[in-house]
Amino acid sequence: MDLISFMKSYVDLTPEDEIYISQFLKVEQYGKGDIIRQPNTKSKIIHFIEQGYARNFYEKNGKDITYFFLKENTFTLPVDAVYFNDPTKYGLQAEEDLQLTSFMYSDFHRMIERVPGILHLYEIEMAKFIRQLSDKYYLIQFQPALERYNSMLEKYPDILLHVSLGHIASYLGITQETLSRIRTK
Amino acid sequence: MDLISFMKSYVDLTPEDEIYISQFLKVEQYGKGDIIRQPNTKSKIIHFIEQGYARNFYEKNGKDITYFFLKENTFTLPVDAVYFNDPTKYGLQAEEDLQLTSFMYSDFHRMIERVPGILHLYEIEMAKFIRQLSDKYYLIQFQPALERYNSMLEKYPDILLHVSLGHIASYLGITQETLSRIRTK
DNA sequence: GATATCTTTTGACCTGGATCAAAAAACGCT
DNA sequence: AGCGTTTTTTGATCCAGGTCAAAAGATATC
Repeated sequence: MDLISFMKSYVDLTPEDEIYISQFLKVEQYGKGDIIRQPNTKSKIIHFIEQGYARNFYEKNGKDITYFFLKENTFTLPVDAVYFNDPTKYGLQAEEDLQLTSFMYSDFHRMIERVPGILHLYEIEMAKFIRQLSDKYYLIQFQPALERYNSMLEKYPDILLHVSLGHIASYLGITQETLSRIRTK
Repeated sequence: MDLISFMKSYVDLTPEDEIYISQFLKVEQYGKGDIIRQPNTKSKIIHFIEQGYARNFYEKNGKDITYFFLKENTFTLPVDAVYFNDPTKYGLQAEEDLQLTSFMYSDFHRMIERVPGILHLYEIEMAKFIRQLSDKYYLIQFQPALERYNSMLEKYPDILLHVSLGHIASYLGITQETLSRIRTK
């Protein structure tokens, strides 16, 4: 779904609103494995994923670790950079061929000034993100590896179809080898 | 700091605005250990902590686990209940004598209608929360126990002064015994 | 200020999952 | 189809931190 249609499922937009908003948006295509945003940058760009899966990742002791998976119809932005002007440690990478709409956070606030309802949409999207982050946290705080994997199977079975097992392992806070052993059961 | 003063540090409020907002607010006092919200409820109340420290907690296999610490001048609300009408697993408890201001999420939106700037304040508070949650997540995804504790010492030394070690251990995703052993170094 | 309760520390033991290494399988690419 | 690259599996070893149990220290209560 494109961003304008997504917005229209929450708030009414006049044709003029659409034109106004569109001027700030840039539709982009990426291929599997492409880096959309490098880690440790201060980019203040918001991405809306229209098609395909992506992930946030960071590097720790030379290891690539997945922080979050992003599916279609979700927003992603580097909170550290946008709100606190600090570099984010999280990069953004396409897990498969990807189409997304990008826009500056500052322009986003112009859209909100014109169509205040968008801020409410944004509030709900932030709430969704917090919820997912909380669930994720709950998962790794005290659950053994098997339960982490089962819980993921149950909650996000779609992700398994779009990303490699190595990425899932680090997302779950376990090694690839452990994940492999768990899966043979 | 009381909530009205806190708001005024972000947005301008006329005396009439203050009166309007105040009608929705309830100031409450709690003693150390008091449960402010039980786990598994659908409460849609937002709390603003004016004085003292609190924590979110949940129960897992008969064990009490700390999910988050809350300090003065922060908001806390059960995201699952407020935004998705699901019960939250997280309860809210006073770590020490506490003063807080409570209000309904629905009334909060009335305040925003009257003073739209409050939504921007709220946006920033949500961003702060996401950031803390991300940091927390980073901490436990692959860090060994010692680094978790050191990182906490560095980032939130104040919390150590207000809560018991058992609560800190579960917050860090380790056992009390391990924390104790780490600290003797 | 003695007793009950809660919190923290110490000790002994054990296990889940990490690490290192290498084989096997899957996936491009020309 | 065949060859290089990446991903996944399998095997052997090891250790950080969990578990259980009990002592020692704090705190609160009458």
